[in-house]
Amino acid sequence: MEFTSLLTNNTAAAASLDLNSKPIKFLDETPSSMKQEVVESDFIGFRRQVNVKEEKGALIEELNRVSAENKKLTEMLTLLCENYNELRSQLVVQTAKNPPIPNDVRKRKAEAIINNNNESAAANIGPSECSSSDEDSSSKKPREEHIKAKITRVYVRTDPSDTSLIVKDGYQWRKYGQKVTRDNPCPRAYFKCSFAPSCPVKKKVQRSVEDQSVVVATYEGEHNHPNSSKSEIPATGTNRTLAPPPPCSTSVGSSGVTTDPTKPKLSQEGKIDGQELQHYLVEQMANTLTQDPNFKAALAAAISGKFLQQKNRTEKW
DNA sequence: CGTTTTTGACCGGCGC
DNA sequence: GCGCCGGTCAAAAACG
Repeated sequence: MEFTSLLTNNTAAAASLDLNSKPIKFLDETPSSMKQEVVESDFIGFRRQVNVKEEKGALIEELNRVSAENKKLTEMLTLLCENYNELRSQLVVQTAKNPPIPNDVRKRKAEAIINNNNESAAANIGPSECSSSDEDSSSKKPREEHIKAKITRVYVRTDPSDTSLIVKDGYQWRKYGQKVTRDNPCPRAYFKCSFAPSCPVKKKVQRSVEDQSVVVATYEGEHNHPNSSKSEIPATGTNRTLAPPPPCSTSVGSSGVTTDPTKPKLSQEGKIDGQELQHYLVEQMANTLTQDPNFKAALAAAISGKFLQQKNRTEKW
């Protein structure tokens, strides 16, 4: 995530809140014209002049206050962005170091060993890769199949109201089971690749415990056939935006574009993800700010200050 | 009518 | 050995 672009946006937004620059300038310009007007007035007008001066002083004071507040808010926003960026980078580092937490506690021990062995491999996937890939040493079936099934996890953000555990990735899948696991109230769906009967790839899809809007798809094995269809490209209607990286994820989620679980994500996806992530973060930032009563109050004060200036201006003309 | 989905039953691994 | 739990099977239902 490029912090600079985000910061640029935010500072631009903060700058747009700087409602005082113009009014100050405006006020600085007004005294000469006002003085002329006052000089031409009679004795009764002199009292009005005193009142206007007092009002002007109060407004300038208010403007200074709002300006200082605005500056403070800008600094806070910058600090917030910096903190966010720092935390995010730390998260990426941590998730790269620590393997994902498997669902099954018992398998955790076994997988921990595997993941430790594949730590470097998983770290090499790249920042835009939303999956953690490792090789299952087939501890469950030590018999004939010593196929080192590649396990890939893909995180997809979907509409929380969308209860169907469908992750469109360009392949045809046949659902062969569904189970409610102990550590997650959301059911886990089991899929097999139905494009080729001999294709050993299986897929497990389950909603994330932490974020119900995030669907976790776990792929096992490698397709022994090309991508089945292009019609499987996800519908644009579903909200397949970027998932904020779940704790167990090494990176952000899939954009929902055709996803080959056996291959690393295309680099162009990373570009798309970056933009979407930026959008997402900006939205999050905006939500956070709009939900902050202090920010609202400051914004209201700034806007009212602006209106006061405007009103003052129109009255003088 | 063929394909896909649903869902309860069953199996096997693992911990106690 | 028993019970728990994840994964799979397969018959029935749903769908196009």
